[in-house]
Amino acid sequence: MTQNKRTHKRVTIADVAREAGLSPTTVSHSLNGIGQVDPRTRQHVKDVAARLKYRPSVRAQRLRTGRSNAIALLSSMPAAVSTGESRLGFFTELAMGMAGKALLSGYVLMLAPPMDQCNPLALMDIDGAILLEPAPDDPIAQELDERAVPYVTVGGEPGPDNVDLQHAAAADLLLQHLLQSGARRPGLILGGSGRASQRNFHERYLATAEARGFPPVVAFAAEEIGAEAGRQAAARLLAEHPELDALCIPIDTFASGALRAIHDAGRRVPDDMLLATRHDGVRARTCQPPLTAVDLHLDAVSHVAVQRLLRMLGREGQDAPVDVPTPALVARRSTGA
Amino acid sequence: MTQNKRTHKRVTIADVAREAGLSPTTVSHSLNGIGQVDPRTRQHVKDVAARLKYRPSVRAQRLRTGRSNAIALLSSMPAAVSTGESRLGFFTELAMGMAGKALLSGYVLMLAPPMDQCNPLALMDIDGAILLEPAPDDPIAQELDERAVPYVTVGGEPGPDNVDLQHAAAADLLLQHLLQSGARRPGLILGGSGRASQRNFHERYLATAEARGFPPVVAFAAEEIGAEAGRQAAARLLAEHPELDALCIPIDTFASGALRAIHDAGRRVPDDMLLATRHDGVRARTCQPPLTAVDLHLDAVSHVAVQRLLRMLGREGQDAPVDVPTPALVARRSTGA
DNA sequence: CTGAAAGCGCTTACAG
DNA sequence: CTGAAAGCGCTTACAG
Repeated sequence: MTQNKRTHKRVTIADVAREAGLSPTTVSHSLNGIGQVDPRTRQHVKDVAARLKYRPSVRAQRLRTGRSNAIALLSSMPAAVSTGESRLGFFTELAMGMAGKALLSGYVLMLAPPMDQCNPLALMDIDGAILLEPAPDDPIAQELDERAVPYVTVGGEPGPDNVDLQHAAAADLLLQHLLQSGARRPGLILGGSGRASQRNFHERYLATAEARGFPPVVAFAAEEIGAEAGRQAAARLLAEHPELDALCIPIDTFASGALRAIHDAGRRVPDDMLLATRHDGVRARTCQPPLTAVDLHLDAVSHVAVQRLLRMLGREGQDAPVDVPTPALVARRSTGA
Repeated sequence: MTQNKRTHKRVTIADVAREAGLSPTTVSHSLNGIGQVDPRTRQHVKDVAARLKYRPSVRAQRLRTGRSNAIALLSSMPAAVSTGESRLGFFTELAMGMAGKALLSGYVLMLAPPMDQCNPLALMDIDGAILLEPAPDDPIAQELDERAVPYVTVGGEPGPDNVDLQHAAAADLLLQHLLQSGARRPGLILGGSGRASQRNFHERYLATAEARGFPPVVAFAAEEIGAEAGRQAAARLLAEHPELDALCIPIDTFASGALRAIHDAGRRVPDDMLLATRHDGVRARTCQPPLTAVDLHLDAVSHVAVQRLLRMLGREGQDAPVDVPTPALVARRSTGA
């Protein structure tokens, strides 16, 4: 009776119906716990289905119901930047968090690493999407609109369908902390991608410089290169501006490279130079000395993003709406803590 | 003429056929570049489809063709271990690599973070799967078998459908390197999950101890806890075995914790104690001093895993089969490099 | 409480 | 070169 795998024909709802002496309708109702079915009939159907090892076809369910119970995580960053060392931790931490949250609501997560060549959207059967740090006039956002795929953004332009990453608040937190820790001439090193995060840090930095009366010193580094780009940018800054006594470097990979440049220049953290980064991830914790950073509550961010998207899809969450807490400073040795 | 989004009815192949004055068959053939269609007809169909913004329904295609062009990355680790700090980098590095490779062949990747509660397989419409480090008699492997889902394993039991992670070779590489770097009494700290990786390191360590005539000293730490577990295990080992002059710690998170324990014990790396870990990831590179590690060629591993799975699915790769290179030692300051 | 029938939107033999 | 029809495997009004 054992079917050869090559000959293996799928067990369908019709097979179960035939075997149970009932109609597909009743089988469907029984298995899905809907409609009015005699309890004994229902149990009988379940027994037969189990005996035949019946597994409903997700494909057919999706076509018929019009829902796929799948969502995608998309990023519009150029592939080199997004999968580059400097952002991998950020992206994947959100991805894992979202995959977990989604699953708890019966949704699976598709991963669409940014590929410059092919278009993942044409291959994906999804009900909605989460778009990470979209640019203004983002091409992926446009295509989602064209396809009428509902989506929320994370770290995008403010709005009801955006989950704020609170970059400005994080920037203020770090800059104030540096100044309170004794910095008089803090410098800034940014990535070149021009996303909201970088823009916000830039703005807040300039505003703080003006308010506190120190001359702004800003350098840019290429995000796709990683630590070495950060090292070079920091080396340049140290050479040209020996008066700097602190560096705010939102991208942790750059901060780790800068640490080396500072060391190479014969200066020490935190004695001669304070250093702070944004994302409190593996890097910030592992660096020597460990880096002062900001807890952005990425787990809460993924939770909120998924929850808001599901709400948009009509899956009114029975669970209470979650809020993303205000970013919290994590003071470490790199700023004298 | 603009459709309200709430009223928005999907444009189907029938709509295109009607508008073009042709049959669905011809539209399908034209758009998919198959069959015998008059070139002008074909172009006309394409024009009409573009004008109507027709997007084929992936759902319907999947049901009809029996293929979903989707694969899943599964892990059977308990959730706490697999998403725990100590393995996150490993899992996500493979995931991103696979997602990219798959996309190049027209496949999308579903992420199934290990959830103890729900069963992602029932929700996923996939043609095949990649199972990460399965245990013997792995429940997920069993369910894949039951559902007749083709799959390859990564770092599982040796066999044609397994992509070897070459743990034994990596272990030998590290142990030989430690001994050559002057270690006389190397100790070992392992995770408690009992996976092939840990078993292999244990075996090779014991064999090396016997061959070289040093007494084996092994400690275990809980993988779901992370760096702190590594620190405690190392602290214990240092206290009980002050004669140890090197530590081999395959899990990088533990190694980073051990670094702190060594420091707290008033000893220095590499002067008083050599230290080496396995995965050459962010941690190994960021630690101070940077850790000697092994390049496992995870990018090649993901490539091979995807390629082998697609071959299994009958997608004979036109691209040449890739091989996973032998693990390569990356000597760093933690062993005196 | 149960069932016959339609239909989700495609692709694929098959006929012309 | 083109088209009518079947069918992938479900769910859902609707009728009884």
